[in-house]
Amino acid sequence: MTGYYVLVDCNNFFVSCERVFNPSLEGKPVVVLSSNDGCVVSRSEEVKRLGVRMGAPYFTVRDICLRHHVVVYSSNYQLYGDLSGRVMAVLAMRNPDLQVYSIDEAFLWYPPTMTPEEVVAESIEIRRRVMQWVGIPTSLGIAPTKTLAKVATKRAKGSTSGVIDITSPVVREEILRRFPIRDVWGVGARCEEALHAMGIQSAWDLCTADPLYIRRRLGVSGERMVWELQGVSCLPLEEASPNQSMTCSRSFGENVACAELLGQALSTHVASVCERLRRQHVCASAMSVYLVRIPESSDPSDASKPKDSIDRSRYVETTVSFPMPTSNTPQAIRAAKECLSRLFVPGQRYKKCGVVMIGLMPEESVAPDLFLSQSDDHKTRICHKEALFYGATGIDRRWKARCDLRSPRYTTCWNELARVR
DNA sequence: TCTGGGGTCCTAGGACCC
DNA sequence: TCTGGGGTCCTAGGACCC
Repeated sequence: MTGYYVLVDCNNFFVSCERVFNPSLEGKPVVVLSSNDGCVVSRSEEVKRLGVRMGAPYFTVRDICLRHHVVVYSSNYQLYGDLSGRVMAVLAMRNPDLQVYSIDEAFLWYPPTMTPEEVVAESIEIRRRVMQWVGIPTSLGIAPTKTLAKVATKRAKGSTSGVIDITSPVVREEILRRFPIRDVWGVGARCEEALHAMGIQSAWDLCTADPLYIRRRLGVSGERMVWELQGVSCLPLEEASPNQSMTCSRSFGENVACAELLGQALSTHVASVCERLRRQHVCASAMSVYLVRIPESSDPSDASKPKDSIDRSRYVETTVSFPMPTSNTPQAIRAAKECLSRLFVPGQRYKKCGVVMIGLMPEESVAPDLFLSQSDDHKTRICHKEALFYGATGIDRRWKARCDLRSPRYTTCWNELARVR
């Protein structure tokens, strides 16, 4: 598909959300932590300049944060999700050819009948409106492919206008030559290593490599990167597609060795994921339940492991199929407890648990009479999170994650609304 | 002492079939 | 007694993304 891809990327999104409701944070160093206050997931420019890395475990940067009076927040996903929806609504109003790519990014597509100047003008207008109507600063990159739009957006960060157009091949070469290979969309740690071994250091090196050679070394995703960098679009705008799986998992605030508490945590995760299933009008055919044991005290291999690799030796999992695809909370809780009894080892301590709903299908494709005959279904529908929760999810909640530093849920919680004095 | 959570896609290998 | 080649489907694991 020829034409223009425009990537709209919210700057330091979570930090910017906090600033919308607390303007005094403007110009101050701010970070937002992941759930359980584990690591840094969003940093203001001031914090980036202090050398605090994305994803750094909080305890490793706490000192520097204290020293520089960094304002620290726990994650407030309800707030971020709500503001994300507002940003996307502004974009959709401007251009219905949009793909929401993540909580803080969306691709827009414009037809080749437009001139680059027109697309730039439109991008500047979009940026202005998102700022004025939602209060979130953005960066926009314009290019003939999604991968190049990613490059452009990265360059747009920190530029004065916030909009960069790299449709011209001359401008593009100039930028790609100075663009590290690791920053190309789709190049992770392993891929970077392989590319370096081939003598490829910059995005330009990859752009000018032989696609077939790259395919043999890196598979189809590698080949696609080459074409995309050359300006040949291989990744079209995607329709919003229903999820293939849905999961809910949390690390515990403190380690758990008690089957009952594990059951409560799992029940809470099941209730939450079932609510999401129903909201999206889908049912799950099966469910996986897993527990993660705490690491042994002396495990030297730890540091060398890539972050995303799952250590199977600490991870136990079991799967159940439902007789009929379902989104019914009580039924899923019963199944989860059954799974737990299979997995649980007395005396073993655990640090995390989770559920994964798989084989998702639309509600209407599940035989409707059977669906309605589920006696608990009505109860399920009136169950509102926090107002009325399942007994199985427990009262004491000792397993709950830490989030001591969370800001108020200004937009989604009645008793946490912003007050004007 | 303390290192998140929720996803997708691709590939290799095994089981099975003809 | 001998033991091909090609296809499909499924799954686990790896890699990557934000």
